Amino acid sequence: MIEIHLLEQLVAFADCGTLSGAAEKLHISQPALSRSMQRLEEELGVTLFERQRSRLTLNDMGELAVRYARNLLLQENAMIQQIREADRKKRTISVGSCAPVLIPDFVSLLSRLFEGMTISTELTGDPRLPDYLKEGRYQLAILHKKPDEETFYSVPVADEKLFVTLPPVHPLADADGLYLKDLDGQTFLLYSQIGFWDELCRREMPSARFLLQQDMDVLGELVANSAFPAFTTDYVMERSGPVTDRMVIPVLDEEASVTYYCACLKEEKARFRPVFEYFQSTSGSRSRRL
Amino acid sequence: MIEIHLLEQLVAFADCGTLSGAAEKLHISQPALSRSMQRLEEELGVTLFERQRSRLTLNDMGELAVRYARNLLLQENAMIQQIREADRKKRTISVGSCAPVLIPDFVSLLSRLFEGMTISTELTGDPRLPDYLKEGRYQLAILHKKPDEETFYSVPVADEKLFVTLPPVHPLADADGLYLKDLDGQTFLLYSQIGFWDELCRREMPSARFLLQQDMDVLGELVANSAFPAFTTDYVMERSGPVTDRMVIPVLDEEASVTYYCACLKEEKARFRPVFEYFQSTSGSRSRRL
DNA sequence: AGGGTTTACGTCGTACGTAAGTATT
DNA sequence: AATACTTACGTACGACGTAAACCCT
Repeated sequence: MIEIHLLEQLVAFADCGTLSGAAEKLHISQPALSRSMQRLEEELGVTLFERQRSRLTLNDMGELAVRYARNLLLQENAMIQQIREADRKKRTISVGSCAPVLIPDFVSLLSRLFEGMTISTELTGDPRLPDYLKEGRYQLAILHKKPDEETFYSVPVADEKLFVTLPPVHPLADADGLYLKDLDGQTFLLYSQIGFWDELCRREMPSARFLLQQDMDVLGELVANSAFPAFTTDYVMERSGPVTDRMVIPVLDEEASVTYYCACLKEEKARFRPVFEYFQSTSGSRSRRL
Repeated sequence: MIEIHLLEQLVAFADCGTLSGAAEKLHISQPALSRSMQRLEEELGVTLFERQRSRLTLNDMGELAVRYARNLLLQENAMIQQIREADRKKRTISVGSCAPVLIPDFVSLLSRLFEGMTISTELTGDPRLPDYLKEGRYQLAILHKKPDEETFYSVPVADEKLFVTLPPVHPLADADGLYLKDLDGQTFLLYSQIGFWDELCRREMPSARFLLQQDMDVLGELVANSAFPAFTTDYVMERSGPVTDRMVIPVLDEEASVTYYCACLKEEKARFRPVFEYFQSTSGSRSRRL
């Protein structure tokens, strides 16, 4: 049996070409390295070096051994990295969400239910989210449509309804309800991280222009101090308070009212049972709010 | 960096299922193994075991680590074996010969010229001997035909001429010379290790029968005390003395007179120069005898 | 109670560094 | 003289074994 550190030292020598240099790189004394190489030869039962009294060089077997050693060290490192990575993955729950609003509460729920786990969330408007869930990139997903029941297990977790907010002076400010296409061509203030809503807006209002803002608070201020139309949802208003100085008009498009589902692979249903139980126990009572 | 012996211990535990069992197998104490496994976890930064106070079992990461460790141990062993094998090969000269008679003298010549080397010889009647030489199975070959000059370097080393020996009462005993086909259908005493001659005999005398004998001395006695035709060569007679009480008749087939060549791959010509020089210096003078 | 694991402690081996020796440039 | 490797020697860290405590079946 040959220990890894001997191979590491051999490779260091191969890289430096001299014992003293390699010893320095390895932070050991040069005689120690000299003895290590002797021991390596002894354990292999093979001479690896040409000894010219004052110069040590690898012979053919030495070169061969170095190639093998390099490979083995790479393998060893790969092993360590992959075990660590697998361990890290094992203790993090990765969540993909199509909508931003649910994320904070969902994370706090998961943290409570899976103590010690790292919760990693990703917001995406990508309609392939179910595919990613299937591929293992996420263990849980928040979707705005009920996914394929053959593959996934899912429960509804919340409803959300889209509203447009207009300054009172806006020509459409008196409407009881609006379709998105009625608003096409205008310029909107829009939160930049809106997940799947993005796709809906751009599809129904291809000529509209969007002023994107990353910071929710800043966006609120802009909305308060400008005449641009903007969006909000019942969910948002319930948590952040009503919008002031604006008319809040329901969006009538069918897709503007969504039910969010929490989904996982069927095989993982048992693992995430506490999550689903939580939503089943609260469903109806608070109209599916987290 | 994780040392090999830790991985070996991990695998031993995986095989035994219990620390005490594995410790016994490894010839170390059980507490030592316990500490080793703790250190392994520490160095990986990952827990590998479920600890139920009185029972230690691998968890998922442990199983994964075991798989990687098994692989790495196999690789390490392969490395050691292959380095040793390469070293052994490096210090042995492997010779393939189509004829038995030259082998002893050739071995003694090589031993003299390449001190410290192991000489390994193999007698074969296989006509693919040049291919084997090309593939590296042999470094030198004794052939009965000059091989392809594109690939091989070769020099003639000896001549050999086939004779048939017949008891004086044999109907053909008075011939000055015979073709093999004249002898077809008879039963011969034959040395079993005759390399390429075998092929010639069976081709030219498809109906002949051969009584094979492995031991040269025993064969000689049988020849002396029976009436079966047998073969000899000038080379053999020169070294073992003439055959008594028998008529020694030249075989006239063209293939019954051969010149042996010593060959190596062109690239190896320099390495074996002393061998070729020896034959070039003695050629002619002693009619190419070793 | 017995088998299995971990913790504690004392010992021995071994791998290291320092120092000296030898050879090469 | 300087550089590079080996040999010699003393030391110190670490891995081991023994002993004991702990825990579960």
